[in-house]
Amino acid sequence: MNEQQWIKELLKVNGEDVKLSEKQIKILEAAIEIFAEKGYASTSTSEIAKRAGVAEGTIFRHYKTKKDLLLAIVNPTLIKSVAPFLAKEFVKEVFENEYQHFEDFIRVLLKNRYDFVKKYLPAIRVFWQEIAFLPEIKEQLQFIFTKHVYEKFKKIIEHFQKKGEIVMIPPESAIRMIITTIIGFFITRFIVLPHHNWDDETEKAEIERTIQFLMHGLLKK
Amino acid sequence: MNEQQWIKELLKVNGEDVKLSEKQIKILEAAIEIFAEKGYASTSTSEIAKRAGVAEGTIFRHYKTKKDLLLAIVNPTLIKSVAPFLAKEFVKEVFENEYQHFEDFIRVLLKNRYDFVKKYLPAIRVFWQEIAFLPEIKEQLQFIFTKHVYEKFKKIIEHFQKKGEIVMIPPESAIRMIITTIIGFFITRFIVLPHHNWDDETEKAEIERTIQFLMHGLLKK
Amino acid sequence: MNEQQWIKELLKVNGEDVKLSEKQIKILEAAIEIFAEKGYASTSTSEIAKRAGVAEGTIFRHYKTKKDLLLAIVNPTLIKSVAPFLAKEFVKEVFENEYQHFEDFIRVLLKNRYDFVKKYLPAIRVFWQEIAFLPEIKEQLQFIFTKHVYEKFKKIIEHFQKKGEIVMIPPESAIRMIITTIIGFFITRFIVLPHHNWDDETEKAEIERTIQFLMHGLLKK
Amino acid sequence: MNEQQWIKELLKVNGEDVKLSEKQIKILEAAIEIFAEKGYASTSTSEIAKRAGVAEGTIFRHYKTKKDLLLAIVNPTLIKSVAPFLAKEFVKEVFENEYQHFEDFIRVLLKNRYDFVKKYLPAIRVFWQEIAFLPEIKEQLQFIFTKHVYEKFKKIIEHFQKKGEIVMIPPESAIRMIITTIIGFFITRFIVLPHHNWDDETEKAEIERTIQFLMHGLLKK
DNA sequence: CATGAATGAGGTTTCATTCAT
DNA sequence: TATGAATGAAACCTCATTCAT
Repeated sequence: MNEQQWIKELLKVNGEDVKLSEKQIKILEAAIEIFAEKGYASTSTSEIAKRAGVAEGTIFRHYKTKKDLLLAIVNPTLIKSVAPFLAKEFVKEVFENEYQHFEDFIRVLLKNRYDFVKKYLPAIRVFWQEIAFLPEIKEQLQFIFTKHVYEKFKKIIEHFQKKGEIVMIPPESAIRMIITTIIGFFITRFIVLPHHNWDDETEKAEIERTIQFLMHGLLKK
Repeated sequence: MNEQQWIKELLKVNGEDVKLSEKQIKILEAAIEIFAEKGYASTSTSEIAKRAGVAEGTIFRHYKTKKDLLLAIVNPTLIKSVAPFLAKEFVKEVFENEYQHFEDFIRVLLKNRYDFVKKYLPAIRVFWQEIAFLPEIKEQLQFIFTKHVYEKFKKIIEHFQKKGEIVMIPPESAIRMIITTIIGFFITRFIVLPHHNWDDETEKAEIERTIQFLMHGLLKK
Repeated sequence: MNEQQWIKELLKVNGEDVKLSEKQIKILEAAIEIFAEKGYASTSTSEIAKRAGVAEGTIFRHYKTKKDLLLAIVNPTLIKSVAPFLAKEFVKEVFENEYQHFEDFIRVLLKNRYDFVKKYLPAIRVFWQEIAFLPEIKEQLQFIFTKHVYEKFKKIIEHFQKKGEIVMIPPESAIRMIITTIIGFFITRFIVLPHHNWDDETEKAEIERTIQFLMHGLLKK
Repeated sequence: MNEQQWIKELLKVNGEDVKLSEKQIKILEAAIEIFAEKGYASTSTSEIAKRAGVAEGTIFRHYKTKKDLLLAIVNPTLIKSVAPFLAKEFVKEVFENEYQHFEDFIRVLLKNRYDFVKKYLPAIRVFWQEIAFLPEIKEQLQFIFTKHVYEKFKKIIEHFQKKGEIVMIPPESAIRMIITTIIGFFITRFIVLPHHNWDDETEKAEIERTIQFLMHGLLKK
């Protein structure tokens, strides 16, 4: 039951708990696991039912279709993926006190998203594997990105460009490099080489290197 | 017929033409298209046959199973993806004359892989979408990467570290950052924002910025 | 509640009220409605429960199976359909005083069955739609028809044939023509053209024409 | 094979043969049989496949859905049901030479529709059982009836009313009585009492009585 | 070589019915 | 008594693969 805690938290909307029966959690858990392993289209509902320990009909009592089950995983993951940028006070916090230097901001952002990825990894795998085939979700992601993430990110970039901390390139280029570098690290860390010897030391060092790479790459010369 | 030229080239082994009947090319073309759109598992052989303008049976005359058809796309793409590193003379060329500075190397590498991605984009999409569910191919990729790409890349990195051009971090970290940055650019360019206004000017500028980002990120300070 | 009165009356046995809980009536009401619309086999118990505003389990508390629910509608409808002929005094009434002429009998019969059809239309629809697939009920109907309706009807026909009012054809033929003509009118009136402009005037006229048609059709020439 | 001839004829469009594979005919044959017995909704495709001696998948190769299979039966039956009235020369034939008296017309009509019902009885059963649940077909029937049958029938009625052969009632009433009487006979003959002793003699006599009933019922007094 | 009808295993989904609350 | 979550059998339908032509 304890291991399923993360699923409940993933599904939380606006910090409010969503009611999930025991069986519903087992279904989600099984679905995320198998979707991540073999992909949505190659996973049969009977397999999900078996792994979840419920009757196949029970899945359809909770999720009208197999696709609805996928969306029940993918939608919250989308929201939580860009969560920091959805907070109203986010930009203000960056400017007002908390982040004297651009590096502070990057460091906190990376740490925060790192924790997120580590916690929800299986759901995130499903999300990125399936998004290519979910045009509605892709559009929603684009919308949220453009409206919330990009706008706020841009302000922050411009702020530190004016402060003379980072190089004068188009903000969208800087944003791309930051995101690319961070996600690149996560993919290496969790997908490509998850079994590599990632002890605390090694990991901290690699994170530090990644931050230094980013900082120097963007530094005002 | 001319448009199908790239498929013939993708399938070339060691520079030798592979014999492909008219129908076979049409099948590959259709399969790549639809696999890229909807994913391998969600594509039916009847749909491929229809788009290719052949009978369903004809597909199975050329490829014993549906999976064989996928592998006929994925395997050559794997080889071509890491092709530069497979050439015997590659490292020698880097050291001996051609690349005086690390930047030259990066610049040529990026240009070369850019041309590759642009030419074979649909097949590459299929490759990256499906590799997660193809353990044999994944292993093969890891094997080739470790044996050919990583080894040679490492030598090059160490060479320029010794020359004092790039920072003294573990070569695998440097390699990761380079690959991550390059692939990140390609994904943005061809997958995330393919419809963005990528005229020659814009593109050159963004490529230049990416190279500068990489160079400064890795420069010896 | 008032609208459900007709259901209570339909279910009355020998003039005695049957005990029906509030929920039971709602279930019957919903079932009749939906069975009439889409047919028994295409109606799900969950849909009935929803329309009745009760839980699915509640249906099965009152009716052991879905078929029992159908029979609870169909059986009383069967009895009420042939009710006049089941009354013991029926033939006597026809002979002794009330109906001097055959036309009087027909007129009263038609009026009486017209009121019946108008009152119980939805249940009657269900009855006629499903009887083809309910062999037990079909047999029961045949039994009742042969034993009660046909026997009594025959006596009446022969009575008026002897009186010289109607043509000397086999009574079963006459009975068929009468029933066919009456039911034909009802089907036109209530099923085929229910939305036709059936004001009192039009309706009375059409009924009169139907009676005249029947009378002249059967008249002794 | 010979017994299936009638199915091919039922499906003929404008007198042209429709191509039907051996298996397709077996499927239609089985479907009509079982639909007639238990109704469309209570019939499973697996049962049809079994009775037809084909794999279940074969049904869906020929008919995209179970409903399409139903429509492949119901649509031709609709057309053939009103076929005589769809012939262009029909009204002309009635007026010009062939039918001196209204009785001749009725006699030919009844004979013609009798042959039709006898030949296609199972398909007709399916048609009338299911039409209540097929709004599109119901509308089409109404359209064809209004546009072709009713219009032509009306002209004929008015013609014989002017000739003084039949009573001056609204044509639609006369049409209703004729159709009702004829269909009523068919239902008795083929559905209600199909096992009654219908030897040639009996049948001819009953047909004659039905015609006399109709004629006297509508005769100008 | 190419075809496409046929197959049947297996996929998703529905639904009457049960039963713990 | 009423509920509604859970069941699992069976429904409709898809699809990779085979094979006679």
